[in-house]
Amino acid sequence: MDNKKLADLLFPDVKLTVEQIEKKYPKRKLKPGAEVTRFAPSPTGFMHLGGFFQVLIDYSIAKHSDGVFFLRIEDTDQKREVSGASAVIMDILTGYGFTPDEYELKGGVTVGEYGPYYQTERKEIYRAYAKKLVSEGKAFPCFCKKTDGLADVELKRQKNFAQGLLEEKDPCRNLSMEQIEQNIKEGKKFAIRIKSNGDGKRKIKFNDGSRGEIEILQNSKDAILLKNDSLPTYHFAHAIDDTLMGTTVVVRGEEWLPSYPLHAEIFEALGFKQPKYIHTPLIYKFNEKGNRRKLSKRKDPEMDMRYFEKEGYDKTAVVEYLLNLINSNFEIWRKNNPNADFREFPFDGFKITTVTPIFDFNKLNDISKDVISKLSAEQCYEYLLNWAKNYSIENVEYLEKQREYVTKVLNIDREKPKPRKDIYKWSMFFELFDYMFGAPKSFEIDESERKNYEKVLRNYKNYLVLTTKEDWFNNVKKMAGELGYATDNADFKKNPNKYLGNVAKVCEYIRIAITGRKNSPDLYEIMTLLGEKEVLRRICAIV
RNA sequence: GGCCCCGUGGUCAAGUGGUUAAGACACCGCCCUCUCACGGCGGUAUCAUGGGUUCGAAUCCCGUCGGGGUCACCA
Repeated sequence: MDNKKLADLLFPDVKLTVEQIEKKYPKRKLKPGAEVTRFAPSPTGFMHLGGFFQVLIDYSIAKHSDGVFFLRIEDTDQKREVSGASAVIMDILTGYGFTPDEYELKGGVTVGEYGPYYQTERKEIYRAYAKKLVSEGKAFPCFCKKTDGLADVELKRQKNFAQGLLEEKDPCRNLSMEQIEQNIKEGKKFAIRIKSNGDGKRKIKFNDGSRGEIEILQNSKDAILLKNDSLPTYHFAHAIDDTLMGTTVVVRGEEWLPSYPLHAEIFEALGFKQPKYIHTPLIYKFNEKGNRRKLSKRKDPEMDMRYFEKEGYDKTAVVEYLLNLINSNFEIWRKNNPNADFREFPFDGFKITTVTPIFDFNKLNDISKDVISKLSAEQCYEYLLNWAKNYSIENVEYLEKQREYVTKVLNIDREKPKPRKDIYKWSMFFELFDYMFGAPKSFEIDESERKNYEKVLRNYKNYLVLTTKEDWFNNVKKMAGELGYATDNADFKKNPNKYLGNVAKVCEYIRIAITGRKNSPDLYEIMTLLGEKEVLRRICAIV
């Protein structure tokens, strides 16, 4: 077989040589130890939580080594491409503060010298390398009928499993030059497969950045390199792009672990050196049976990063939660550095989890409460307004008009040493403080308490004083005593039957009347903000 | 089915041959408190399992079990 002739037959139009290509991608001039990382999503229309997880690691590695973090869009599966998808990804990256050093906006700017950053724009590069491999006898054309879609594949697999065999070497590798010429003449489309040297028995070793040494069976499949539309598969593109673009560390999901041997063989055929790898676990959830299951696009809205924004989660909280999931050292570090930016979290000794974590909203909420409690009322207002502009438009007008009042409401139990921590997403603000913006919800008071409740309210009209917190409370206390409630907690505990209840009970009644709830922040602050007139109005509406 | 990854409380986990097996979230209780919170203190609960090696195993070795991934002209 004349491989050179075969290569020209298959790729008559490819004139670009790999030498010419490689000249355009010189080695990056970076200081020793600098790492180059990349985020390489396919544009499917959303930003995957798992992908974002990897961005955190990519960004950290690059920043802490004075390296480069770039974005490459893997749009080689044209069936799945969703328009505008890469904009969604860029929005999330920049929105969360992980703007890549190099990227390309479709129809817009390109930042960086190692582009194009869209794989479809690199088609000629892949073809040139494919031609080279064919001319060296390391790859061959395959004219078989294309298996299309998961259903086809599933069928093929089941058949193979039933027979206890897996098709390893493709029959097309034995085609004669005459047969190939005939096929080409007939206009048959072809894919390019690697001519695997593997025997399916030998093992190879490699070092995973988070799992250590892994021993795995070498590749023995004649995998597709170039599809019959001349676009590369992930495997081929990974080898070429990450080499040309100078990637030094590849962070990817653990679903890629089994294809490592294939990648090793492709790199070898191409004469390339492989980068370092870090395989990250997928993020899971429990299914109905209590087993772990992968987060799915259809069932789990939280797998799309935009979900968190929509829900009103603070971005910092989301990042901190994920950091916490990646590496529990983060939690200790955060405890010791309560006010540091999460970007300062030292990457050295970063122990990336190898366990498939379960997404835990409890923990996210807790971290979020903490983050939000540290903000000033002014910051809260800005974040809230910003969020409302995108996801709660009906509240924007009010927020803007009543800026001062809203800020004061936000400041209740805030900006003090032990701030209140009960808001974990912006949407809760409107729910939790609804009584500050309109009439309180009606509250079903228990029939047995109704009489006492109303009596307290009727009397309180004469004891309402808002001059100072002390005066306010002394008056509540005074009234409580006169109505038969305990004003001394210790005494109340000793003789609970002597009293109708304690001051706490009286406060509860007033709180219910004012807010329509049994729990709310500091009553005095609420009443002061509402104003005497409004407070009286609310009480009078009941008795 | 083959190959691979993973297995410490409900969740995230510290731990690398000798620990009363940290910590955080959640849950429960108590305390603090003028109410609601915050906070403080305490509690329930974990080394998947069997066999080795060893004076001694969560830790090393082998098997088993369980969960997950992968075996596409998808990434």
